[in-house]
Amino acid sequence: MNRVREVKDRIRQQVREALSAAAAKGLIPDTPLPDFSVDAPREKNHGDFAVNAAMVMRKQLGKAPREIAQIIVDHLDADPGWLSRLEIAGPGFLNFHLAAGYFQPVLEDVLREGRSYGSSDFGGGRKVQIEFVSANPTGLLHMGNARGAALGDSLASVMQAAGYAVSREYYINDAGNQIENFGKSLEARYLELLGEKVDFPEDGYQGEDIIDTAREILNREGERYRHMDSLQRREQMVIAGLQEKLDNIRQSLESFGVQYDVWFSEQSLHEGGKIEETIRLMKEQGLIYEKDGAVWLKATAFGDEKDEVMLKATGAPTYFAGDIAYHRDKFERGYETVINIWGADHHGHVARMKAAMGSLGYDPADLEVILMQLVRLIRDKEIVRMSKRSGQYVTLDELVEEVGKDAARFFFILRSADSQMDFDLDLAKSQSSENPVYYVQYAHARIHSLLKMAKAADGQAASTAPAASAAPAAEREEASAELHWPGADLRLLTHPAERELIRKLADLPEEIMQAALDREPHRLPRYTMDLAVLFHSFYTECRCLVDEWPLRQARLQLCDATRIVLRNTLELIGVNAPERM
RNA sequence: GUGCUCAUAGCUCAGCUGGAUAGAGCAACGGCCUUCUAAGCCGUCGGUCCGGGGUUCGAAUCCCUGUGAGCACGCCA
Repeated sequence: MNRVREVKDRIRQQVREALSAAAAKGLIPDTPLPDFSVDAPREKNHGDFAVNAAMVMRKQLGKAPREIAQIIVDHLDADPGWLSRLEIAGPGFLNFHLAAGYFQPVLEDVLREGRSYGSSDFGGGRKVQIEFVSANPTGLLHMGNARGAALGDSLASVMQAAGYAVSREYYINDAGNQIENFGKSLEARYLELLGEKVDFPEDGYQGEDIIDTAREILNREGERYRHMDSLQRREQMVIAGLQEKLDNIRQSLESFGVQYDVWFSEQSLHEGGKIEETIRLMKEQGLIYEKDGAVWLKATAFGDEKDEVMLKATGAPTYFAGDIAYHRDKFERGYETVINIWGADHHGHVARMKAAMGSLGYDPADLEVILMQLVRLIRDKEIVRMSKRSGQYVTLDELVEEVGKDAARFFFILRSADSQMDFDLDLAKSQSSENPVYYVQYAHARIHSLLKMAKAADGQAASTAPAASAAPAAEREEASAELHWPGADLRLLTHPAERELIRKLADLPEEIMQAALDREPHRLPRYTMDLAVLFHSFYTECRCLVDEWPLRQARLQLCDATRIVLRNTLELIGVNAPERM
């Protein structure tokens, strides 16, 4: 149930009808009219919804906006049941003031729908794949990956809630030069641990984590690699090392609240002949040629500055070739919308990749790339250049340990993807207690404690508590639904703080739809903050446990609905909704 | 040099694809706990929306231009 959308549609419909009624009378020309907006204005005095139709149609109708507005008002079927007042204001806005208790039934919706309140079938089950993080498995996850993880995961949740069929995917770069380096580095560290004197490869990975991985392999498998032929040793150690690394990555992400549906190996594309197949298809389009012993893609044909190498002179495919094959494979697997979350340093690839998909016969618009600005690490007021080679970075694990999963996720998701951010771990630690996430969580805990107290006073606790502790949360909520605040009279919720809170609760389905549509999960933490503000204010202004039974029950129902909405929203951003703090 | 992204309160950031008097959190200042969690509430202070043009009923939002910042321009990934 989405009452906000419902009333917006109703208003839109009525304005359209008024216009055609006026046109039928010859008051205005009978021409096609532009679309207009029905929005909730910032300013409270401007009513619940404002319509800008009169201003937008000024040109087509050849009349002053306020005159058009008057004609609309004169022909509007203003059903006094849901509308309390309608006025023309400012340059020609139509301000609709709804009847006082219009949104009160929202509280019933929330309690009835529970966990699914806010969800919709807006996306129509469209198959969407979101690929995010996809960090090289040769290192640890750093701050930038953490941001991508938080963003991608909550976007996936939001789109799921909005009715899309979403799959979360991690692309494992387990092929190419870096894997060679990984093998060399691993081999060197392994032999070092065995006390052999080795020259560490020049372009090897310096990070401590490689030593850990080598040690892990040594502990588990002993010296079996020691006397192998180097080539064979590297090959086998890479397999063991990748396994080890991926397990760590998977674990780090899980502790950050992220779980993937698919882990996709780049190597599998190579082995399955997918890259050759893709190159062949592009060749059929006349987009492939040979020069200097390499195979090139005529990227200039779709507006690129220069052509790109697909197969090196050595015969090995480039990363780009693999990536085209990978994205083609995504569409081949039946995804209708493919979303990538990439660091801003990859922006140069966006146009190319979309064009490549276009040349393979897919709609470039179905491939969406969300560019996430990079996270810069600050230490002692200095920008630290993060690099895998130097091992200079704060890891996801450190972040979770020092700042906490909830604060970190909230912090990242709060900001839109295109804002660049500096991250000072010390500052983040010292500020974590001021993170707005606690403000929101506190609202949830406060409600929980209040409801518990109310139920205890009713003597309900005695009958429901033993079962409640055993039953899963979802069932417990279902079971208590029948006991929801009998005798409540929602019409008593007339205090401004109550009305504003109810109005905000009514917004959730729209918020989720909009966040999904715009691919902007950052709307949700902001929504929870707005909601928490209104709740805390209501809590201070209106005492819930009052003697008048109908009012008390109505307020408790409002609290309960707020609790559900807070929890549902926090769940979408992967933040815990604690019962006490 | 060319291209992409960005510039809003002291700080970190929103601003619903052009709406009415530009918002929030933090910081600062002043009040509020014998009653449902003070991790809270109420109030005050704080703005040349980077500068300059343009488009129109109307611009933080769209276009041009200047300035400043980040990033990308490999037979790396």
